[in-house]
Amino acid sequence: MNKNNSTLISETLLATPLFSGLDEEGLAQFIQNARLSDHQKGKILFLQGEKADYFYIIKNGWVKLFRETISGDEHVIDMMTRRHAFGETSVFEEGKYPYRAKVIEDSEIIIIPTAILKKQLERNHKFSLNMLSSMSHYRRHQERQIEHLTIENAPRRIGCFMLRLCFEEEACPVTLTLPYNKSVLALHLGMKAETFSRALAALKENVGIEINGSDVRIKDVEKLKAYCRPSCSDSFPECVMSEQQVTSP
Amino acid sequence: MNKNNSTLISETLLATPLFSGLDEEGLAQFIQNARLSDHQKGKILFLQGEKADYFYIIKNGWVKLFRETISGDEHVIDMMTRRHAFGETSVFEEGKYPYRAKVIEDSEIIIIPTAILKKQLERNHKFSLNMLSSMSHYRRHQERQIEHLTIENAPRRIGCFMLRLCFEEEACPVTLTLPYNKSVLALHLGMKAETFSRALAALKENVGIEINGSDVRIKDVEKLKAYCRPSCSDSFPECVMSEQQVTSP
DNA sequence: CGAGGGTTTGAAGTGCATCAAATAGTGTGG
DNA sequence: CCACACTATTTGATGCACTTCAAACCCTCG
Repeated sequence: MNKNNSTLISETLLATPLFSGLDEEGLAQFIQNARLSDHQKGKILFLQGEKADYFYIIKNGWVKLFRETISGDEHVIDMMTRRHAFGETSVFEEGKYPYRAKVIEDSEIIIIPTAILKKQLERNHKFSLNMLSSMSHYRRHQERQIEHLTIENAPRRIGCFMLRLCFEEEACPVTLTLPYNKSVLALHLGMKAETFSRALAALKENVGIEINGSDVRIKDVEKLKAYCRPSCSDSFPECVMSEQQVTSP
Repeated sequence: MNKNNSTLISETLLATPLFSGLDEEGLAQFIQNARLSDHQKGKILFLQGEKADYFYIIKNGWVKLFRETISGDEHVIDMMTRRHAFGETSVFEEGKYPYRAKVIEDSEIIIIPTAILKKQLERNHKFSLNMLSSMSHYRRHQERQIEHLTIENAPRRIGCFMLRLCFEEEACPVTLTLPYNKSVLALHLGMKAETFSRALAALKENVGIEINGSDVRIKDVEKLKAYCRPSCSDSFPECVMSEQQVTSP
Protein backbone atom coordinates (compact mmCIF):
# COMPACT_ATOMS: atom_id res chain seq x y z
CA MET A 1 0.00 0.00 0.00
CA ASN A 2 1.55 3.32 -0.98
CA LYS A 3 1.57 6.47 1.08
CA ASN A 4 -0.97 8.14 -1.12
CA ASN A 5 -3.51 5.43 -0.52
CA SER A 6 -2.86 5.50 3.17
CA THR A 7 -3.65 9.19 3.29
CA LEU A 8 -6.84 8.75 1.32
CA ILE A 9 -7.97 5.97 3.63
CA SER A 10 -7.17 7.94 6.72
CA GLU A 11 -9.15 10.92 5.44
CA THR A 12 -12.22 8.85 4.75
CA LEU A 13 -12.10 6.99 8.03
CA LEU A 14 -11.76 10.19 10.01
CA ALA A 15 -14.86 11.53 8.28
CA THR A 16 -16.82 8.38 9.18
CA PRO A 17 -18.60 8.63 12.53
CA LEU A 18 -17.65 5.05 13.35
CA PHE A 19 -14.01 6.12 13.62
CA SER A 20 -14.26 9.75 14.63
CA GLY A 21 -12.47 10.76 17.77
CA LEU A 22 -10.50 7.53 17.90
CA ASP A 23 -7.07 7.64 19.47
CA GLU A 24 -4.03 7.56 17.16
CA GLU A 25 -3.20 3.99 17.94
CA GLY A 26 -6.67 2.62 17.37
CA LEU A 27 -7.02 4.47 14.12
CA ALA A 28 -3.61 3.28 13.00
CA GLN A 29 -4.69 -0.31 13.59
CA PHE A 30 -7.50 0.12 11.11
CA ILE A 31 -5.53 2.15 8.59
CA GLN A 32 -2.60 -0.23 8.53
CA ASN A 33 -4.87 -3.11 7.67
CA ALA A 34 -7.15 -1.29 5.29
CA ARG A 35 -7.13 -1.63 1.53
CA LEU A 36 -8.60 0.88 -0.88
CA SER A 37 -9.82 -0.44 -4.20
CA ASP A 38 -12.00 0.42 -7.17
CA HIS A 39 -15.07 -1.59 -8.00
CA GLN A 40 -17.16 -1.45 -11.10
CA LYS A 41 -20.89 -1.23 -11.31
CA GLY A 42 -22.42 -4.68 -11.09
CA LYS A 43 -19.73 -6.25 -8.88
CA ILE A 44 -21.06 -8.47 -6.14
CA LEU A 45 -19.06 -7.75 -2.98
CA PHE A 46 -20.46 -10.64 -0.98
CA LEU A 47 -23.41 -12.99 -0.70
CA GLN A 48 -25.77 -13.60 2.14
CA GLY A 49 -24.46 -16.22 4.56
CA GLU A 50 -20.90 -15.92 3.28
CA LYS A 51 -18.11 -15.92 5.84
CA ALA A 52 -17.53 -12.30 6.78
CA ASP A 53 -13.79 -11.75 6.74
CA TYR A 54 -13.99 -8.09 5.86
CA PHE A 55 -16.15 -5.08 6.43
CA TYR A 56 -16.45 -2.10 4.13
CA ILE A 57 -16.42 1.68 4.12
CA ILE A 58 -17.37 3.56 0.99
CA LYS A 59 -15.17 6.40 -0.12
CA ASN A 60 -17.23 7.14 -3.20
CA GLY A 61 -20.06 5.59 -5.13
CA TRP A 62 -23.13 3.53 -4.29
CA VAL A 63 -23.64 0.01 -2.97
CA LYS A 64 -26.94 -1.78 -2.64
CA LEU A 65 -27.59 -4.12 0.31
CA PHE A 66 -30.34 -6.60 -0.41
CA ARG A 67 -31.86 -10.04 0.03
CA GLU A 68 -33.78 -12.35 -2.17
CA THR A 69 -36.77 -14.43 -1.18
CA ILE A 70 -37.37 -17.99 -2.29
CA SER A 71 -40.08 -16.77 -4.59
CA GLY A 72 -37.60 -14.44 -6.28
CA ASP A 73 -38.60 -11.08 -4.87
CA GLU A 74 -35.79 -8.69 -4.11
CA HIS A 75 -35.80 -6.65 -0.94
CA VAL A 76 -33.47 -3.65 -0.84
CA ILE A 77 -32.37 -3.26 2.77
CA ASP A 78 -30.42 -0.09 2.24
CA MET A 79 -28.41 2.01 -0.16
CA MET A 80 -24.95 2.94 1.03
CA THR A 81 -22.77 5.81 -0.16
CA ARG A 82 -19.66 7.73 0.89
CA ARG A 83 -18.75 7.44 4.59
CA HIS A 84 -21.22 4.63 5.13
CA ALA A 85 -19.93 1.43 6.70
CA PHE A 86 -21.46 -1.98 6.12
CA GLY A 87 -20.79 -5.61 6.90
CA GLU A 88 -19.42 -4.57 10.28
CA THR A 89 -22.33 -6.07 12.20
CA SER A 90 -21.38 -9.53 10.98
CA VAL A 91 -19.26 -9.59 14.13
CA PHE A 92 -22.51 -10.22 15.97
CA GLU A 93 -23.95 -12.58 13.39
CA GLU A 94 -21.79 -15.64 13.83
CA GLY A 95 -19.31 -14.14 11.41
CA LYS A 96 -21.62 -14.26 8.41
CA TYR A 97 -23.02 -11.50 6.24
CA PRO A 98 -26.77 -11.21 6.76
CA TYR A 99 -27.40 -9.77 3.28
CA ARG A 100 -25.89 -9.39 -0.18
CA ALA A 101 -23.96 -6.37 -1.35
CA LYS A 102 -23.77 -5.20 -4.95
CA VAL A 103 -21.98 -2.19 -6.40
CA ILE A 104 -24.51 -0.16 -8.39
CA GLU A 105 -22.31 2.80 -9.32
CA ASP A 106 -18.56 2.62 -9.87
CA SER A 107 -17.14 2.96 -6.37
CA GLU A 108 -14.00 3.37 -4.32
CA ILE A 109 -14.26 1.16 -1.30
CA ILE A 110 -12.13 0.61 1.77
CA ILE A 111 -11.89 -2.97 2.97
CA ILE A 112 -10.82 -3.89 6.50
CA PRO A 113 -10.56 -7.35 8.06
CA THR A 114 -13.25 -8.00 10.62
CA ALA A 115 -10.54 -9.51 12.82
CA ILE A 116 -9.21 -5.99 13.36
CA LEU A 117 -12.71 -4.81 14.18
CA LYS A 118 -13.14 -7.58 16.70
CA LYS A 119 -9.85 -6.82 18.35
CA GLN A 120 -10.63 -3.13 18.60
CA LEU A 121 -14.05 -3.86 20.02
CA GLU A 122 -12.43 -5.94 22.73
CA ARG A 123 -9.69 -3.51 23.56
CA ASN A 124 -10.75 -0.04 22.55
CA HIS A 125 -13.55 1.28 24.65
CA LYS A 126 -13.89 4.49 22.68
CA PHE A 127 -14.39 2.52 19.51
CA SER A 128 -17.11 0.41 21.12
CA LEU A 129 -18.93 3.56 22.11
CA ASN A 130 -18.61 4.90 18.58
CA MET A 131 -20.08 1.74 17.20
CA LEU A 132 -22.85 1.85 19.77
CA SER A 133 -23.67 5.39 18.81
CA SER A 134 -23.72 4.71 15.10
CA MET A 135 -25.78 1.56 15.62
CA SER A 136 -28.24 3.58 17.64
CA HIS A 137 -28.51 6.15 14.85
CA TYR A 138 -29.18 3.43 12.38
CA ARG A 139 -31.80 1.93 14.63
CA ARG A 140 -33.71 5.20 14.56
CA HIS A 141 -33.40 5.26 10.81
CA GLN A 142 -34.91 1.78 10.63
CA GLU A 143 -37.71 2.71 12.98
CA ARG A 144 -38.64 5.58 10.75
CA GLN A 145 -38.57 3.32 7.74
CA ILE A 146 -40.90 0.84 9.42
CA GLU A 147 -43.24 3.63 10.37
CA HIS A 148 -43.27 5.00 6.86
CA LEU A 149 -43.96 1.62 5.35
CA THR A 150 -46.84 1.13 7.74
CA ILE A 151 -48.64 4.43 7.59
CA GLU A 152 -47.42 6.52 4.68
CA ASN A 153 -48.51 6.07 1.10
CA ALA A 154 -46.19 5.98 -1.88
CA PRO A 155 -46.12 9.71 -2.80
CA ARG A 156 -45.49 10.74 0.79
CA ARG A 157 -42.71 8.20 1.21
CA ILE A 158 -41.02 9.70 -1.82
CA GLY A 159 -41.67 13.19 -0.49
CA CYS A 160 -40.01 12.37 2.83
CA PHE A 161 -37.07 10.86 0.99
CA MET A 162 -36.60 14.02 -1.05
CA LEU A 163 -36.89 16.19 2.06
CA ARG A 164 -34.11 14.17 3.62
CA LEU A 165 -31.98 14.65 0.53
CA CYS A 166 -32.42 18.39 0.47
CA PHE A 167 -32.47 19.11 4.16
CA GLU A 168 -29.07 20.76 4.15
CA GLU A 169 -29.95 23.24 1.44
CA GLU A 170 -31.39 26.40 2.86
CA ALA A 171 -32.31 27.99 -0.44
CA CYS A 172 -35.86 27.81 -1.76
CA PRO A 173 -36.44 26.54 -4.39
CA VAL A 174 -34.19 23.52 -4.12
CA THR A 175 -32.76 21.45 -6.92
CA LEU A 176 -31.53 17.96 -6.25
CA THR A 177 -30.56 14.82 -8.09
CA LEU A 178 -32.04 11.45 -7.21
CA PRO A 179 -29.29 8.97 -6.37
CA TYR A 180 -28.86 5.80 -8.46
CA ASN A 181 -31.65 4.70 -10.68
CA LYS A 182 -35.34 5.00 -10.06
CA SER A 183 -36.22 1.32 -9.99
CA VAL A 184 -33.75 0.62 -7.20
CA LEU A 185 -34.90 3.66 -5.29
CA ALA A 186 -38.46 2.43 -5.68
CA LEU A 187 -37.61 -0.95 -4.17
CA HIS A 188 -35.75 0.74 -1.35
CA LEU A 189 -38.89 2.73 -0.55
CA GLY A 190 -40.96 -0.42 -0.63
CA MET A 191 -42.80 0.02 -3.92
CA LYS A 192 -42.56 -1.13 -7.52
CA ALA A 193 -40.97 0.96 -10.24
CA GLU A 194 -44.33 1.62 -11.89
CA THR A 195 -45.82 2.86 -8.66
CA PHE A 196 -42.81 5.08 -8.14
CA SER A 197 -43.29 6.65 -11.53
CA ARG A 198 -46.97 7.33 -10.91
CA ALA A 199 -46.33 8.60 -7.39
CA LEU A 200 -43.79 11.07 -8.75
CA ALA A 201 -46.43 12.29 -11.17
CA ALA A 202 -48.82 12.70 -8.24
CA LEU A 203 -46.26 14.80 -6.38
CA LYS A 204 -45.81 16.93 -9.47
CA GLU A 205 -49.55 17.44 -9.49
CA ASN A 206 -50.01 18.13 -5.79
CA VAL A 207 -46.95 20.02 -4.62
CA GLY A 208 -45.68 21.50 -7.86
CA ILE A 209 -42.42 19.62 -8.20
CA GLU A 210 -40.56 19.66 -11.50
CA ILE A 211 -38.92 16.48 -12.71
CA ASN A 212 -36.32 16.13 -15.41
CA GLY A 213 -34.81 12.68 -15.57
CA SER A 214 -33.04 12.29 -12.24
CA ASP A 215 -33.16 16.00 -11.43
CA VAL A 216 -35.88 17.26 -9.16
CA ARG A 217 -36.70 20.90 -8.53
CA ILE A 218 -38.71 21.56 -5.41
CA LYS A 219 -40.30 24.93 -6.00
CA ASP A 220 -41.81 25.19 -2.55
CA VAL A 221 -40.16 23.14 0.19
CA GLU A 222 -42.73 24.23 2.77
CA LYS A 223 -45.50 22.93 0.61
CA LEU A 224 -43.77 19.56 0.37
CA LYS A 225 -43.30 19.46 4.12
CA ALA A 226 -46.93 20.30 4.68
CA TYR A 227 -47.87 17.53 2.28
CA CYS A 228 -45.81 14.91 4.13
CA ARG A 229 -46.38 16.08 7.70
CA PRO A 230 -49.83 14.67 8.55
CA SER A 231 -48.65 11.09 8.43
CA CYS A 232 -45.29 11.62 10.13
CA SER A 233 -45.03 11.05 13.84
CA ASP A 234 -41.82 13.00 14.14
CA SER A 235 -42.17 16.73 14.24
CA PHE A 236 -40.73 18.50 11.25
CA PRO A 237 -38.10 19.53 10.53
CA GLU A 238 -36.70 17.15 13.12
CA CYS A 239 -37.70 14.20 11.00
CA VAL A 240 -35.82 15.72 8.13
CA MET A 241 -32.94 16.97 10.18
CA SER A 242 -31.99 13.87 12.06
CA GLU A 243 -31.30 11.68 9.06
CA GLN A 244 -27.94 13.18 8.28
CA GLN A 245 -25.43 10.66 9.53
CA VAL A 246 -26.66 7.18 9.07
CA THR A 247 -23.63 4.98 9.14
CA SER A 248 -24.40 1.46 10.14
CA PRO A 249 -26.39 -1.07 8.14
CA MET B 1 -35.83 -1.10 49.12
CA ASN B 2 -36.06 -4.35 51.06
CA LYS B 3 -33.88 -7.37 50.60
CA ASN B 4 -36.61 -9.36 48.94
CA ASN B 5 -37.02 -6.76 46.22
CA SER B 6 -33.31 -6.58 45.73
CA THR B 7 -33.19 -10.31 45.11
CA LEU B 8 -36.05 -10.19 42.66
CA ILE B 9 -34.39 -7.38 40.76
CA SER B 10 -31.08 -9.14 40.67
CA GLU B 11 -32.70 -12.29 39.32
CA THR B 12 -34.44 -10.47 36.51
CA LEU B 13 -31.39 -8.45 35.53
CA LEU B 14 -29.20 -11.53 35.40
CA ALA B 15 -31.70 -13.14 33.04
CA THR B 16 -31.64 -10.08 30.75
CA PRO B 17 -28.97 -10.30 28.04
CA LEU B 18 -28.14 -6.64 28.52
CA PHE B 19 -26.70 -7.45 31.94
CA SER B 20 -25.59 -11.03 31.57
CA GLY B 21 -21.99 -11.77 32.36
CA LEU B 22 -21.47 -8.42 34.02
CA ASP B 23 -18.93 -8.24 36.84
CA GLU B 24 -20.22 -8.06 40.41
CA GLU B 25 -19.45 -4.40 40.79
CA GLY B 26 -21.14 -3.29 37.60
CA LEU B 27 -24.22 -5.33 38.35
CA ALA B 28 -24.33 -3.97 41.89
CA GLN B 29 -24.34 -0.43 40.50
CA PHE B 30 -27.52 -1.17 38.61
CA ILE B 31 -29.19 -3.17 41.34
CA GLN B 32 -28.51 -0.62 44.05
CA ASN B 33 -30.20 2.06 42.02
CA ALA B 34 -33.04 -0.01 40.63
CA ARG B 35 -36.62 0.15 41.81
CA LEU B 36 -39.21 -2.56 41.26
CA SER B 37 -42.82 -1.48 41.07
CA ASP B 38 -46.24 -2.62 39.94
CA HIS B 39 -48.10 -0.85 37.17
CA GLN B 40 -51.67 -1.28 36.13
CA LYS B 41 -52.99 -1.75 32.64
CA GLY B 42 -53.48 1.62 31.00
CA LYS B 43 -50.66 3.42 32.79
CA ILE B 44 -48.59 5.70 30.57
CA LEU B 45 -44.94 5.28 31.53
CA PHE B 46 -43.64 8.16 29.47
CA LEU B 47 -44.42 10.33 26.47
CA GLN B 48 -42.46 10.88 23.29
CA GLY B 49 -39.98 13.72 23.69
CA GLU B 50 -40.06 13.58 27.47
CA LYS B 51 -36.78 13.89 29.35
CA ALA B 52 -35.47 10.35 29.80
CA ASP B 53 -34.33 10.08 33.40
CA TYR B 54 -35.02 6.37 33.64
CA PHE B 55 -34.92 3.24 31.57
CA TYR B 56 -37.00 0.14 32.11
CA ILE B 57 -36.76 -3.62 32.34
CA ILE B 58 -39.90 -5.71 32.48
CA LYS B 59 -40.10 -8.46 35.07
CA ASN B 60 -43.61 -9.47 34.08
CA GLY B 61 -46.42 -8.18 31.90
CA TRP B 62 -46.69 -6.28 28.63
CA VAL B 63 -45.80 -2.76 27.56
CA LYS B 64 -46.60 -1.17 24.23
CA LEU B 65 -44.13 1.25 22.59
CA PHE B 66 -45.82 3.50 20.09
CA ARG B 67 -46.10 6.86 18.33
CA GLU B 68 -48.94 8.91 17.06
CA THR B 69 -49.06 10.81 13.82
CA ILE B 70 -50.54 14.27 13.42
CA SER B 71 -53.48 12.76 11.60
CA GLY B 72 -54.16 10.53 14.62
CA ASP B 73 -52.87 7.19 13.38
CA GLU B 74 -51.15 5.04 15.93
CA HIS B 75 -47.99 3.17 15.06
CA VAL B 76 -46.98 0.35 17.39
CA ILE B 77 -43.19 0.20 17.34
CA ASP B 78 -42.90 -2.84 19.52
CA MET B 79 -44.44 -4.92 22.27
CA MET B 80 -42.21 -5.59 25.24
CA THR B 81 -42.47 -8.36 27.80
CA ARG B 82 -40.40 -10.03 30.53
CA ARG B 83 -36.65 -9.50 30.24
CA HIS B 84 -37.06 -6.84 27.61
CA ALA B 85 -35.41 -3.48 28.20
CA PHE B 86 -36.62 -0.20 26.76
CA GLY B 87 -35.92 3.49 27.01
CA GLU B 88 -32.23 2.70 27.30
CA THR B 89 -31.38 4.11 23.87
CA SER B 90 -32.46 7.57 25.00
CA VAL B 91 -28.81 7.89 26.04
CA PHE B 92 -28.10 8.39 22.35
CA GLU B 93 -31.16 10.51 21.65
CA GLU B 94 -30.28 13.74 23.41
CA GLY B 95 -31.72 12.31 26.59
CA LYS B 96 -35.28 12.12 25.31
CA TYR B 97 -37.60 9.19 24.78
CA PRO B 98 -38.22 8.67 21.06
CA TYR B 99 -41.64 7.02 21.63
CA ARG B 100 -44.44 6.60 24.12
CA ALA B 101 -44.77 3.65 26.47
CA LYS B 102 -48.05 2.34 27.81
CA VAL B 103 -48.71 -0.61 30.08
CA ILE B 104 -51.24 -2.91 28.39
CA GLU B 105 -51.27 -5.74 30.90
CA ASP B 106 -50.66 -5.34 34.62
CA SER B 107 -46.88 -5.43 34.93
CA GLU B 108 -43.96 -5.55 37.30
CA ILE B 109 -41.29 -3.22 36.02
CA ILE B 110 -37.77 -2.39 37.09
CA ILE B 111 -36.79 1.25 36.78
CA ILE B 112 -33.17 2.39 36.67
CA PRO B 113 -31.84 5.94 36.28
CA THR B 114 -30.24 6.54 32.89
CA ALA B 115 -27.43 8.32 34.73
CA ILE B 116 -26.29 4.92 35.99
CA LEU B 117 -26.48 3.57 32.48
CA LYS B 118 -24.41 6.43 31.17
CA LYS B 119 -21.78 5.96 33.82
CA GLN B 120 -21.56 2.24 33.20
CA LEU B 121 -21.29 2.79 29.47
CA GLU B 122 -18.35 5.10 30.08
CA ARG B 123 -16.57 2.88 32.55
CA ASN B 124 -17.64 -0.68 32.03
CA HIS B 125 -16.39 -2.08 28.79
CA LYS B 126 -18.16 -5.40 29.22
CA PHE B 127 -21.45 -3.62 29.62
CA SER B 128 -20.89 -1.61 26.44
CA LEU B 129 -20.27 -4.82 24.57
CA ASN B 130 -23.46 -6.31 26.01
CA MET B 131 -25.43 -3.33 24.87
CA LEU B 132 -23.80 -3.47 21.46
CA SER B 133 -24.75 -7.09 21.14
CA SER B 134 -28.34 -6.61 22.20
CA MET B 135 -28.66 -3.58 19.93
CA SER B 136 -27.35 -5.67 17.08
CA HIS B 137 -29.91 -8.36 17.79
CA TYR B 138 -32.65 -5.81 17.80
CA ARG B 139 -31.41 -4.38 14.55
CA ARG B 140 -31.85 -7.76 12.91
CA HIS B 141 -35.32 -7.97 14.35
CA GLN B 142 -36.16 -4.61 12.78
CA GLU B 143 -34.70 -5.62 9.47
CA ARG B 144 -36.91 -8.66 9.39
CA GLN B 145 -39.91 -6.52 10.26
CA ILE B 146 -39.16 -4.14 7.41
CA GLU B 147 -38.77 -7.03 5.03
CA HIS B 148 -42.03 -8.59 6.15
CA LEU B 149 -43.92 -5.33 5.77
CA THR B 150 -42.53 -4.94 2.27
CA ILE B 151 -42.99 -8.37 0.80
CA GLU B 152 -45.25 -10.49 2.96
CA ASN B 153 -49.01 -10.32 2.99
CA ALA B 154 -51.17 -10.22 6.11
CA PRO B 155 -51.76 -13.95 6.68
CA ARG B 156 -48.09 -14.76 6.23
CA ARG B 157 -47.01 -11.99 8.60
CA ILE B 158 -49.28 -13.50 11.24
CA GLY B 159 -47.99 -16.97 10.43
CA CYS B 160 -44.38 -15.87 10.93
CA PHE B 161 -45.35 -14.23 14.19
CA MET B 162 -46.93 -17.44 15.44
CA LEU B 163 -43.92 -19.47 14.36
CA ARG B 164 -41.75 -17.19 16.42
CA LEU B 165 -44.02 -17.66 19.42
CA CYS B 166 -43.94 -21.42 19.21
CA PHE B 167 -40.40 -21.97 18.10
CA GLU B 168 -39.28 -23.34 21.47
CA GLU B 169 -41.99 -25.98 21.61
CA GLU B 170 -40.83 -29.17 20.00
CA ALA B 171 -44.15 -30.96 20.19
CA CYS B 172 -46.47 -31.13 17.19
CA PRO B 173 -49.22 -30.04 17.35
CA VAL B 174 -48.49 -26.84 19.22
CA THR B 175 -50.88 -24.82 21.29
CA LEU B 176 -50.11 -21.22 22.07
CA THR B 177 -51.81 -18.11 23.35
CA LEU B 178 -51.64 -14.84 21.48
CA PRO B 179 -50.17 -12.15 23.70
CA TYR B 180 -52.23 -9.06 24.58
CA ASN B 181 -55.26 -8.25 22.53
CA LYS B 182 -55.72 -8.80 18.85
CA SER B 183 -56.19 -5.18 17.78
CA VAL B 184 -52.84 -4.18 19.26
CA LEU B 185 -51.17 -7.21 17.76
CA ALA B 186 -52.69 -6.26 14.42
CA LEU B 187 -51.22 -2.75 14.58
CA HIS B 188 -47.86 -4.19 15.59
CA LEU B 189 -47.91 -6.35 12.48
CA GLY B 190 -48.83 -3.36 10.34
CA MET B 191 -52.46 -4.10 9.60
CA LYS B 192 -55.88 -3.12 10.84
CA ALA B 193 -57.87 -5.20 13.31
CA GLU B 194 -60.41 -6.19 10.67
CA THR B 195 -57.68 -7.38 8.34
CA PHE B 196 -56.13 -9.35 11.18
CA SER B 197 -59.41 -11.10 11.83
CA ARG B 198 -59.89 -12.01 8.19
CA ALA B 199 -56.26 -13.08 7.81
CA LEU B 200 -56.63 -15.43 10.77
CA ALA B 201 -59.63 -16.94 9.06
CA ALA B 202 -57.54 -17.39 5.93
CA LEU B 203 -54.85 -19.21 7.92
CA LYS B 204 -57.51 -21.44 9.40
CA GLU B 205 -58.62 -22.23 5.88
CA ASN B 206 -55.18 -22.76 4.36
CA VAL B 207 -53.04 -24.37 7.03
CA GLY B 208 -55.65 -25.89 9.30
CA ILE B 209 -55.12 -23.79 12.41
CA GLU B 210 -57.71 -23.85 15.17
CA ILE B 211 -58.57 -20.60 16.90
CA ASN B 212 -60.39 -20.22 20.15
CA GLY B 213 -60.34 -16.67 21.45
CA SER B 214 -56.67 -15.99 22.12
CA ASP B 215 -55.68 -19.63 21.97
CA VAL B 216 -54.21 -20.98 18.77
CA ARG B 217 -53.63 -24.63 18.01
CA ILE B 218 -51.20 -25.32 15.20
CA LYS B 219 -51.99 -28.80 14.06
CA ASP B 220 -49.15 -29.01 11.60
CA VAL B 221 -46.18 -26.75 12.21
CA GLU B 222 -44.41 -27.89 9.05
CA LYS B 223 -47.40 -26.90 6.99
CA LEU B 224 -47.35 -23.44 8.52
CA LYS B 225 -43.64 -23.12 7.82
CA ALA B 226 -44.15 -24.19 4.25
CA TYR B 227 -46.90 -21.63 3.91
CA CYS B 228 -44.70 -18.77 5.15
CA ARG B 229 -41.42 -19.80 3.58
CA PRO B 230 -41.73 -18.62 -0.04
CA SER B 231 -41.74 -14.96 0.91
CA CYS B 232 -39.08 -15.18 3.58
CA SER B 233 -35.49 -14.39 2.66
CA ASP B 234 -34.12 -16.11 5.73
CA SER B 235 -33.91 -19.82 5.57
CA PHE B 236 -36.21 -21.64 7.94
CA PRO B 237 -36.04 -22.48 10.72
CA GLU B 238 -33.28 -19.95 11.16
CA CYS B 239 -35.76 -17.15 10.69
CA VAL B 240 -37.85 -18.62 13.44
CA MET B 241 -34.97 -19.65 15.61
CA SER B 242 -33.08 -16.43 15.78
CA GLU B 243 -35.85 -14.31 17.24
CA GLN B 244 -35.50 -15.61 20.75
CA GLN B 245 -33.70 -12.89 22.60
CA VAL B 246 -34.73 -9.51 21.38
CA THR B 247 -33.93 -7.10 24.13
CA SER B 248 -33.42 -3.62 22.89
CA PRO B 249 -36.09 -1.35 21.47
C1' DC C 1 -78.35 -6.90 33.68
C1' DG C 2 -76.56 -3.48 31.10
C1' DA C 3 -72.45 -0.78 29.45
C1' DG C 4 -68.39 -0.71 26.98
C1' DG C 5 -64.51 -2.60 24.91
C1' DG C 6 -62.91 -6.08 21.83
C1' DT C 7 -63.88 -8.97 17.75
C1' DT C 8 -66.17 -10.48 13.69
C1' DT C 9 -68.68 -9.84 9.40
C1' DG C 10 -70.43 -7.42 5.33
C1' DA C 11 -70.30 -4.10 1.49
C1' DA C 12 -67.92 -0.73 -0.93
C1' DG C 13 -63.80 1.96 -2.05
C1' DT C 14 -58.73 2.81 -2.68
C1' DG C 15 -54.01 2.07 -3.50
C1' DC C 16 -50.73 -0.64 -5.16
C1' DA C 17 -49.30 -4.68 -7.99
C1' DT C 18 -49.31 -6.94 -12.21
C1' DC C 19 -49.09 -7.57 -17.01
C1' DA C 20 -48.32 -5.60 -21.30
C1' DA C 21 -46.76 -2.39 -24.48
C1' DA C 22 -44.88 2.03 -25.85
C1' DT C 23 -41.15 5.39 -25.22
C1' DA C 24 -36.90 7.35 -23.73
C1' DG C 25 -32.18 6.84 -22.62
C1' DT C 26 -27.54 4.59 -22.75
C1' DG C 27 -23.80 2.19 -24.45
C1' DT C 28 -21.65 -0.60 -28.22
C1' DG C 29 -19.60 -1.86 -32.42
C1' DG C 30 -19.43 -0.85 -37.11
C1' DC D 1 -21.21 9.45 -35.79
C1' DC D 2 -24.96 6.50 -36.57
C1' DA D 3 -27.59 2.15 -36.04
C1' DC D 4 -28.72 -1.30 -33.09
C1' DA D 5 -29.41 -3.56 -28.74
C1' DC D 6 -30.36 -3.25 -24.21
C1' DT D 7 -32.00 -1.14 -20.13
C1' DA D 8 -34.69 2.21 -17.65
C1' DT D 9 -38.95 4.65 -17.43
C1' DT D 10 -43.58 5.77 -18.48
C1' DT D 11 -48.36 4.74 -19.51
C1' DG D 12 -52.57 2.01 -19.76
C1' DA D 13 -55.78 -1.62 -18.29
C1' DT D 14 -57.08 -4.81 -14.97
C1' DG D 15 -57.09 -7.38 -10.58
C1' DC D 16 -56.28 -8.16 -5.77
C1' DA D 17 -55.26 -6.93 -0.92
C1' DC D 18 -56.09 -4.12 2.38
C1' DT D 19 -58.81 -0.25 4.31
C1' DT D 20 -62.92 2.06 5.54
C1' DC D 21 -67.36 2.48 7.31
C1' DA D 22 -71.09 0.29 9.46
C1' DA D 23 -73.45 -2.96 12.05
C1' DA D 24 -73.78 -7.08 14.70
C1' DC D 25 -71.95 -9.96 18.07
C1' DC D 26 -69.38 -11.36 22.09
C1' DC D 27 -67.25 -11.09 26.37
C1' DT D 28 -66.19 -9.20 30.71
C1' DC D 29 -66.91 -6.62 34.64
C1' DG D 30 -69.11 -3.38 37.51
